[in-house]
Amino acid sequence: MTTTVAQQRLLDAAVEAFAEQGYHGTTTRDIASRAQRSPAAVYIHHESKEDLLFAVSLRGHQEALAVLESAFGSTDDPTERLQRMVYEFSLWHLRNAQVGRVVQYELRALRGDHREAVINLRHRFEELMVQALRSGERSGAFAQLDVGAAGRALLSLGIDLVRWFEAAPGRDAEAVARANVDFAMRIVRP
Amino acid sequence: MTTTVAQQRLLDAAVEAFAEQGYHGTTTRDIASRAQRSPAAVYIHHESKEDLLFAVSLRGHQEALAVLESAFGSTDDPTERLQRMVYEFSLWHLRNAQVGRVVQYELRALRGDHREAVINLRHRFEELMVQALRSGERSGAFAQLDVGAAGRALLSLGIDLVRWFEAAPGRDAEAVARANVDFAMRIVRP
DNA sequence: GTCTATAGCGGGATAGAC
DNA sequence: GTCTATCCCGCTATAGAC
Repeated sequence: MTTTVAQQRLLDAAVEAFAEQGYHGTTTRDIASRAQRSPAAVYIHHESKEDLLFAVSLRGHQEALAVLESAFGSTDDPTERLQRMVYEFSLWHLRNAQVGRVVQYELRALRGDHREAVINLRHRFEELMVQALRSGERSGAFAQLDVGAAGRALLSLGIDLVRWFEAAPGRDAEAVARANVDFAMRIVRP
Repeated sequence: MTTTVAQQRLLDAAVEAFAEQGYHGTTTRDIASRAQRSPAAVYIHHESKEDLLFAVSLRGHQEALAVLESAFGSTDDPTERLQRMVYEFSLWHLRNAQVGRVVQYELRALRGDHREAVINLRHRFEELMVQALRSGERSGAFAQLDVGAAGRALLSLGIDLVRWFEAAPGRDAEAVARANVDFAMRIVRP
């Protein structure tokens, strides 16, 4: 199950096009042309345009989730853990703003099973944040919080980066991620 | 310049359709049908589909901006002021999640002058937040912050509500807005 | 100001050669 | 696996009657 060059080019082209123009604003001809392939080439590896979006969206969700899971599991110290989670989650959205925009903005375009599969993955992001916040509460490192609301707020700080970061040239991604860590710590401190 | 019933119905229908399906995913036939009009009726009050999006987007931006300006001007006390700004800005996005989603997600679909006009309005949101944060810094009510980054973070807390709130039935809008005020105060406190 | 009817074209997807 | 050529549907927008 290796990914061929042609497959990868099509996926990359789709990410670029969907991020710039949205799913419905993108033609399969445009994707093919960005990948330097014929219009028919899109259908060699994907059943339909929607199927291609699913491939992009699923990979994006899995990648972002892997980053968050890895940060979650990297230490037992609640403060260190939450800092790493916010930092890595934010940085992923900064460094992968195009995929991130497709992941966040094009959910509606997914049909039936595809949408369900992705929504199921999305629950996991909140769960991880809530767990991280609870462990800090218990240890006394964090204040008593509405962990659901606080978890969503911390995710929002990361997710909403895809809205503006790409259009703000010259801004340093690491610095933005560190700022989010700072804000997160301020939110949870007792 | 009164808005006729037919005009309002078309605008409402457009908001609903664009929010659910996105601009490019919506047909003018769908908008007409939701407004219980013929497909041609869309073109009586608007030159094109894009022109209709512009009408929706411009009104939405103006409304949200009016809410933020009003909160900004409602008091001189920095803490009270920032609380009102975050509360009202969050509440507007919660109570107008459909318009809010069009405003936030469909910017790309606006062409030329239309996009520029809206982007100009958007700068004002950040400016207001930065001003509010600066005055709190000066008075000693707030910590020394990167006011640009903090302003964007506070806006993110409000804006990202349109992504998930509508799909979370039974959740109380005022409570969510109050939670955002709480997080904002935690971020800025010395 | 609203309708019915339709022009005209762009886009998703496929056929069939190589 | 990739191409060229094309089907055919559905969409934006308009014409013209009322």
